[in-house]
This record gives sequence, C-alpha cells and structure tokens, in this order.
Amino acid sequence: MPELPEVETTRRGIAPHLLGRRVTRLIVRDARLRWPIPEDLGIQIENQTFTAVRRRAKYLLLDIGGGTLISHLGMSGSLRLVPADTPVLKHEHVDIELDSGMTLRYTDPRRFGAMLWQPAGAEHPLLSHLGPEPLSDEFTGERLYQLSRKRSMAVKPFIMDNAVVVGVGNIYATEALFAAGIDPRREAGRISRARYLALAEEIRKVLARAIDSGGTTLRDFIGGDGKPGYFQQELFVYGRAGQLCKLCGTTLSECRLGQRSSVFCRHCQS
DNA sequence: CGCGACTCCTGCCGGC
DNA sequence: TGCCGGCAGGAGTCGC
Repeated sequence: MPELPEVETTRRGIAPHLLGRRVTRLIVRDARLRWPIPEDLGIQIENQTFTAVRRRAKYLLLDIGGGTLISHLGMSGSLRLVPADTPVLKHEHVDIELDSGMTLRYTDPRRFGAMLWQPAGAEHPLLSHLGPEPLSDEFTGERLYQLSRKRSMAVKPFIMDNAVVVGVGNIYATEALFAAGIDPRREAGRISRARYLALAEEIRKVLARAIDSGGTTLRDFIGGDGKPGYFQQELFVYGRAGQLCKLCGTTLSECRLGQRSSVFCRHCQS
C-alpha cells in the first residue's frame, strides 16, 4: 500500500472535493476486493452528503449518511478525483459520482484493498485493537520499551505491529531504524529504553517529513490530488541494498524479517 | 499468547 | 523476443 503518508496525502487531497458534496451514484464494477464490497453500499451513500474525511491508521474514514465508508488502499490501491466522463481503465473498480461533476475513483490492481460500511455508533472490528497514531501524544518511546519487554521477535516486525503503533510500514520502519542506528534484526526485548526513545522520535520524524513531502513516490503512486510525492530521493536505505551507505560508504546489507525485505548498514546500525 | 508462515492478486523486472 | 521465477507499499488468519 501506500504507507501512512500516502494515505494522509490522499485524505488531504480528496477532502476538499468531498465535504458538503452529495453522492449521485455508486458504481461498483468489481466488488472482489480483500472482502467483497457490501451489496447495500449504494443504498447507504447515494443521495447522502459527506460530512467528514478522516483517517485512522491506513484506513480512510468517509462519514456520510448514517455511518462511515471505510476504505483501505492495500498494497496497490489509490483514490483519485476525476471528471465524471473520464474513460475507465483496467483495475478501476469503483466510482463514487458526486453532484459536483467529479467522480471519486478507486483503483486497485492487486485487490488487496477494501471498501466497507460501518453504521454510526458501531466500531468496525478492523478498527478495534489498533495501537496509537504515530504522530499522537499516546505514541512514545516509553510505550515501545514497555511493550517490547519479553518480546523475542526482531525489532523491525515489532514496530510494524499495528497493536504497537499503527502506520509504520516497510519503508518507514526501514528508514527509522537506520536513522536511530538500530540493527533491524535485534531482538525487540533486548533493546534499551534510551534506544526506544530515540527510535520513537525517528519514527515520528520520518513520517512527518514524508507527509510534508506528499508521500513517497513508489512506482505509480499518485496522491489524491493527482500530484506525485517527492520523498523518494530522501530515502537512505529502503530499496538501496548493494548500494553505498550515504553516511559511511559501506555497502548496504539486506535480509528478510517477517517475510519482508530489510535493508540496513552494518556499520551505522547495531 | 506469541510468533512465524501463509495467503490474497496483478504487474514488473531480471535472467536465461 | 519470450517465458519463468521472484518480488512488491499490507495485514488478517491459521497452526504450532
């Protein structure tokens, strides 16, 4: 997926176009996402007006009518606004037509994403059990330290656990561990409080910077307003295995942790 | 309960 | 040029 900065960039891009607008029609060309798109989604949102465009973790929460349209972009999804008469391409599975003449179009080649409905007052099971937002006051190095005690897994999959903190995907976990000088293979439960305090700060910094930059441009990611992000040239290690560390010149190493590729500098990270 | 493996799906890239 | 294997931004679920 787009990672958290890309989702936030999408939210900011689409929000001004949705707020106060009425849905004239929902078109589902392919309902087979990670879970089937509910058959009654059209009944829920047609002729209703968007009242808020929120985000929780990597879920976009669009308040409308008697509830919330929940959308997740998975690994390859995007939501963009296009003029209503824009030709439909492959993998453009859903259109939400607005009374403004614009259409919110959902595209997802791999169909790992989701589009679900949550009635007002009920919390969707996907949203319960989520840890704190990384840019909120509830996310601290002390929390990382406390939750990591007696955890035997490597620190990288630990910080990617949504029950620990949400929104830290493979790119930013990799970058934050580099910035904090921590070897991603280290056992989570054997890292000091001081190092977790530093790591939490680096997670906040890398995510905040990426959001400011409009998200990382990865292959074909396009933000909600159609503009690509400009963060990619700022990556120190992600996607750079075999290349030289920008800080010390050592050839960057790669390993797999939790089935995800992990790049690190064996000189700068311990 | 914690952990690692597996799974969903399509596209792309490198190697032969 | 084409085929094939491997890998890709996520994360729920299952088995041990």
